[in-house]
Amino acid sequence: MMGLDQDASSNSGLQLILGLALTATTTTTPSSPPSISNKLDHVDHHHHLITLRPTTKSSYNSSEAEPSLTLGLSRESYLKVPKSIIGHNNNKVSSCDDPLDLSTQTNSPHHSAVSSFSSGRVKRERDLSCEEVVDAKEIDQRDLSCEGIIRATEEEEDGAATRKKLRLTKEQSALLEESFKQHSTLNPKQKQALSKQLNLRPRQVEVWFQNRRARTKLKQTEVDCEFLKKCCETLTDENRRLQKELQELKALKLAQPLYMPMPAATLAMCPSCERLGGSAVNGAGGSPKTSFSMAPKPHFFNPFANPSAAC
DNA sequence: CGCGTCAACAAGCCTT
DNA sequence: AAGGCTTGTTGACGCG
Repeated sequence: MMGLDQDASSNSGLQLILGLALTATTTTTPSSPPSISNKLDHVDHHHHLITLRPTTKSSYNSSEAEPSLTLGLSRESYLKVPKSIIGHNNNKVSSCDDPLDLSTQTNSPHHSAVSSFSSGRVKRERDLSCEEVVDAKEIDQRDLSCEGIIRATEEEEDGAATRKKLRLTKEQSALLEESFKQHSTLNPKQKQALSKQLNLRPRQVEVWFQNRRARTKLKQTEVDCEFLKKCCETLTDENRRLQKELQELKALKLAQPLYMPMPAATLAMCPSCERLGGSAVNGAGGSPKTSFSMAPKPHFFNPFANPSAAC
């Protein structure tokens, strides 16, 4: 039999077939929030482990429920943020009466609440900052300047180069999601348009889409994994049941006189594929193979389009 | 662009 | 209530 004896083999089987199943078993939309029921409780990226267990907790949802944005910085955090970056488009900070408050330099009226702290220490951000700033300035007239970037760089030198993190507003997220639904990748024009619309730098939009794609894929993998686990369980049960049935048939066969025609009442019918079990009819006495193995019809849904291992 | 990873951050839980 | 710890989310980066 196609060994579904399984605990050992099923794992590797899952790994082997997951890729195929990804396209075949999709049940969620790419835009589903990560809080759906089959979510993984923990994905250990460092050890490439996925732990499956039910969970009710979802900080996604809870963050969705956030009033608006938590970008208000503590004084310490604020002080660590390169000034230019704060000035870039983190308008929430404007409520702060800290002397470092640069909000008066930055706000455009429609910037509601956020956002972009960029990594203070990250090379690319620094390297491209002036270029991108110019870009952004053209796009949305934000008050950005290379001067600010330079000041940021100076500030980084004193060691407080911690990566601060932007939180998108609900409006920004919604728009990005909407856009993602329409096309999961962006051409340069779309990227520009979106970044303009969102008051984000094109790079931020690009990164958001990259992350979104990756996480959608991960989510789908999780769902598929869950589905395959269920399939595996079902197959294991089925296999167990059929093995038992086979044993019973063998026992029955031994109890029957060798050439005596089997009364109809004693013919076992495979409950799944609804074929008569007729090893006695086939006459090959002692063969472990039953006629069930020739059944053409898989008796439960199989995502891999293979006939049931049991039949 | 995908992938792996880092790190900031929020929220929940627990202890004091 | 406050503070620490844990866990999940997500913006961002480097590499291939």
